[in-house]
Amino acid sequence: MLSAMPELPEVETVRRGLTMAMEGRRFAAVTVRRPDLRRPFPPDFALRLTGRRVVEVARRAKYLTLFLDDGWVLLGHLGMSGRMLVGWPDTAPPGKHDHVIFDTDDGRRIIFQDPRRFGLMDLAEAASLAEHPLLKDLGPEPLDEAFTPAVLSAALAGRSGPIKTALLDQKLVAGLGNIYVSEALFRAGISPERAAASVAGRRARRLVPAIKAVLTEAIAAGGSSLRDHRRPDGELGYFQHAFAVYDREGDPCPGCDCATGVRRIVQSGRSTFFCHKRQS
DNA sequence: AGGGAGTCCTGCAGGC
DNA sequence: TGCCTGCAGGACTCCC
Repeated sequence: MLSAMPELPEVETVRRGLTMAMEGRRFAAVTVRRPDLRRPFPPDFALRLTGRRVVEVARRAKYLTLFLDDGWVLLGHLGMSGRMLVGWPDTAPPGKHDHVIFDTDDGRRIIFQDPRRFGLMDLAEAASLAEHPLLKDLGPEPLDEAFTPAVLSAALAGRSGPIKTALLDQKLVAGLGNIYVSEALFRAGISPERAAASVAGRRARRLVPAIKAVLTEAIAAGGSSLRDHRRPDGELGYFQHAFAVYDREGDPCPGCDCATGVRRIVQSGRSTFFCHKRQS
């Protein structure tokens, strides 16, 4: 069983969990145990957070944005193995991948754990958050009403590469990753190898709702399993989700009775899963 | 400018 | 049993 990587639905699920644990709370203590993540923490990171109140826990694409009471924002990315563990302090020694420990003023402890250290945390001014280097080039939120078939096909015009690769580009639409791209293309009946620019008109009108549905259903699945995470040692943000094609090479296609079943190919060094008959 | 390859990092699966 | 290799992923940098 493959655990879900943090794409938009997983980050959204983490956001909802952190809202319950952190919103309205002050940081009583912040400890950085390992500063060398994907990019260095800003100077005095822990000091600047200590005593601050979390006004709102929000999200932009795969980034968590914690708005603080001093006009600054704690920006976080889970990379591909990042987790937020919500619980209470205990006597167990910290794990080797527990990189940041947040203690709130009501006694909770939130641990940012990231074995592969592809995640990051930064501080940004709320007033200019959209201009932050990590956020300024991000495309539209896929679940936003502004993300329409017309917007998507306009962004795809002139792209000669395959649609699969284009959808992974966060400048085009922000929040999809390798798993949900395969799932959305399967649902839309569009081949991952199709030229990106040819996804327009009818195909774009199928793809956009497929993206929204796949993400919405995954969020709903994460949100419902979140209720099981009330335990003190509960881990936020991951859920078992049955994918239609992802990591199912050789399985029967869930949408037709073709002989080949789910196929796996590699595009730009990344696995793609699809049904050759159902998707064109 | 678009697109591809290489890079970071660790855990895990598979082969022998 | 244990070692060794390869693979997984997000997103940046460095080419062409």
